Amino acid sequence: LRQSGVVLWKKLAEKLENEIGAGEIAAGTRLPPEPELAARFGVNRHTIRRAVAALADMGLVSIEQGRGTFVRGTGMLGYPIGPRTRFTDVISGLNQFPRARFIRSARVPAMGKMATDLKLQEGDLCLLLETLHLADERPINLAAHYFPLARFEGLDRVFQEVGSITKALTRFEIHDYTRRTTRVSSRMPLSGEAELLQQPIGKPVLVLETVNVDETGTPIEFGIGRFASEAVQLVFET
Amino acid sequence: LRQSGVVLWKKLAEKLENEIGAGEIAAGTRLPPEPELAARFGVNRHTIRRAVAALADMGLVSIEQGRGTFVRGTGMLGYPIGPRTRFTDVISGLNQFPRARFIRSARVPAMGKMATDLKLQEGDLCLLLETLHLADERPINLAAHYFPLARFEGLDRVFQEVGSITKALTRFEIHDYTRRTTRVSSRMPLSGEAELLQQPIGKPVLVLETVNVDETGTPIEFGIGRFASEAVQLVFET
DNA sequence: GTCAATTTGTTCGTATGTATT
DNA sequence: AAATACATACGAACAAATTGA
Repeated sequence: LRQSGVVLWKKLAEKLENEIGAGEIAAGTRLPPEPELAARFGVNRHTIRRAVAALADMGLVSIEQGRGTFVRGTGMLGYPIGPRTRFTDVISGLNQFPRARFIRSARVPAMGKMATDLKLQEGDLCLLLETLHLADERPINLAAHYFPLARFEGLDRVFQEVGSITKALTRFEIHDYTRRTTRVSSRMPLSGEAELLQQPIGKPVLVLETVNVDETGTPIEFGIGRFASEAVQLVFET
Repeated sequence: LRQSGVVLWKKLAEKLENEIGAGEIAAGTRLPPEPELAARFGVNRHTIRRAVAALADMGLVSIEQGRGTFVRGTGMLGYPIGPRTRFTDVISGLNQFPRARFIRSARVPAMGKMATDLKLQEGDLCLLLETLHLADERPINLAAHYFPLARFEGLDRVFQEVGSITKALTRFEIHDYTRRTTRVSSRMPLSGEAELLQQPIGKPVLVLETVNVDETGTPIEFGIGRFASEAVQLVFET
């Protein structure tokens, strides 16, 4: 007996979907058994089953015969973001093996936010260094680093020798640097990004714009990092 | 003359795409004119046009006759995240009108991260308050707030009176609170979320898990906020 | 307000590589 | 294997829109 215009099981599915989205049923936990849900909503068990099947289709839950229905755990890597976090340390701390792969480098004129954040004039030359950071050979972060060329000429070659941004920077007398601002947004991946991050094109990427400064507070790097949203959850502690 | 297996204009499109994704051509700036690009890549103008048209199709650039081709500016609202940021203050500071709409409330057992972060036993009751926060009537944040029920019984009704979480909390003798941790991830919106946030289902949402503590450091709220990725860019200052 | 310069849009024509019949 | 159709790429010329002197 469909009272309103919408099919009953779809209404139930949306209700459950909302509860999962709001975390009311936390990730990793089991849904109440079907008879219980049926009683709670005052519908037949078949109707609940149809609704839950829809959730399973969209990958929100996984149904296991005899065990129950479980809200899909995200299984994301908690990636701490702080003034002094270094990729290498983060990954090592999680007992995984960090590696940074060289993608490309170029000399480009500063423009837009990049120029502003690096305190350069539009048109001043920058060194662009694009790298892919992996944990246990799993791509985590596709990063574009911009350095003022006047100060860091040749840093791309040094990076290819030592395989680490931090190490390469020590050759330029930068022994410590801190992250000043971090801007976070999200969008769908471009095809090249999805490929390098080994990510389905249907899942979004987290985009981080960061500014690193040296001990004197002078900006030394502007970075645009793209993180696979499936792989990481950024953690800010304050 | 297709040398390799891939079509020429697609290779050019991907090259331009990468440059835009890496911020090498910053958002809001103009692409070089077609003849210039054609010369740079050593191809005919038609070929460049086909590549740029592909970028326009995917919404990466907008082409304007007589003016040029422009990298789509994001036009996102910079949303500062700090230990003391309040939605109302942020939006007011941007000269927009903040409003919080009541969506629903419920009593739910604590579970998973929520229980851990609130330092509750699994099964202890929480008050769930789901709200939609708008700036100039534009939906920004769909938030699920969890409060320990023992301490905040009736807060949902107070919220519906005063229209603000912060104000409602003062009735419970909470005159100051700070954000302890913020976890950021991203995923595609559920149908209900897309509707409330007035967002296309093809664009992702930023998901923020937050923990707020009172002056004594006791957790008072666990929140799951879903932000329209088109509308906001989160800004962390350190 | 007009004109010239710049930039994208459109339409010819020609040649060639790829796939189908 | 040959004929046909289709997509790709290049070249040239002109039209339409925008901007700034």
